[in-house]
Amino acid sequence: MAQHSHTHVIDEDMEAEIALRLRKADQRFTPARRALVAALVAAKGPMAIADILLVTEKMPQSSVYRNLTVLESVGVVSRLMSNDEYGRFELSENLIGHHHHLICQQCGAMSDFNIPHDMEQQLDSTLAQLASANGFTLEHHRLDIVGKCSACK
Amino acid sequence: MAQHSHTHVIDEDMEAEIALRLRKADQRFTPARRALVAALVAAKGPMAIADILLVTEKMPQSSVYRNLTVLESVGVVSRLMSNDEYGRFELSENLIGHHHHLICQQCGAMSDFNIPHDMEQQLDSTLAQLASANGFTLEHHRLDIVGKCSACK
DNA sequence: ATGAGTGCAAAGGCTTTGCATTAGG
DNA sequence: CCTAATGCAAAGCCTTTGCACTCAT
Repeated sequence: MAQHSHTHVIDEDMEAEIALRLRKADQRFTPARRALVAALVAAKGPMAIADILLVTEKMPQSSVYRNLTVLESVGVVSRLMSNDEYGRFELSENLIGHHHHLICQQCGAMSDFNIPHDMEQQLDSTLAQLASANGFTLEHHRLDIVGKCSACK
Repeated sequence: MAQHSHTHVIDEDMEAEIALRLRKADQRFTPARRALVAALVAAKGPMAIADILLVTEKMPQSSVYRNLTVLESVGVVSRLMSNDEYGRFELSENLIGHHHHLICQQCGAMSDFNIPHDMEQQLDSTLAQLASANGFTLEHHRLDIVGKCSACK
């Protein structure tokens, strides 16, 4: 499992793993997809489409959307929602590690953070019990801090 | 603070409190708004617009949207996002109490649950520290269980 | 009477899709 | 060659807005 920090580490292992997952689905690791992965690797949190378009200037919106959908379908990226209605994308947790998000309720931006291991484990076991008590099959949990980022306050 | 259970308790205090908040904003507690509040009170979790329209059959979509916006602006309801891109509405936590959500990743439905008080407090203090350590002003937190509801599995 | 509330329809804005063209294996 | 991938434009879909009408104070 990759270690998580403020920006993500792009290493050959990850590169190879991504290529493998695409290949398994008969998909290619094209320049456009590399650019998208690179953008997400460089980010310190999930990116909105608008953010991505700023970084991948030449790429048409439809290509961004379609390639992110492909990358999501092969488990390379995850699509998640912030407080606003725009979808955001990040590298899958199985590539960059489990983490949580700071959500700015003003601008909707998300950035990553971690909680202590012991609290994470305590949370996991408690939530597992609560899920089954509610007839729910737990897949994972989501813990966000909602507030104002330094830029917005 | 109201006690939270599977469905919410509609009592006169809450009724009066809602009326008060509307009045303060020069807004009226109209039949349409009462119907919306009633729908949310009866629900066991946040409702999507589609859900609300099923319950408030005669109400035009625009009235649903507009009245929910008003109710949100006076702090009676909260708008939040599930895993899908459709906004969901629930009564504000200051009316029904702090709680968390089970999110079905298949149908997007949300239902409420609670965690033990001591864990909640532990979480609160840890997140407060982490927020400030990240230059963030913590407003509140969000903890969801993501998985499959009994209907979808 | 005066401003809030309502209803219908049209407009917005993000996202998806169709289709013809290009390119990689 | 053959299928995936791309690009542009058009269509979709939830949500918001404009505007005239109604209603409560």
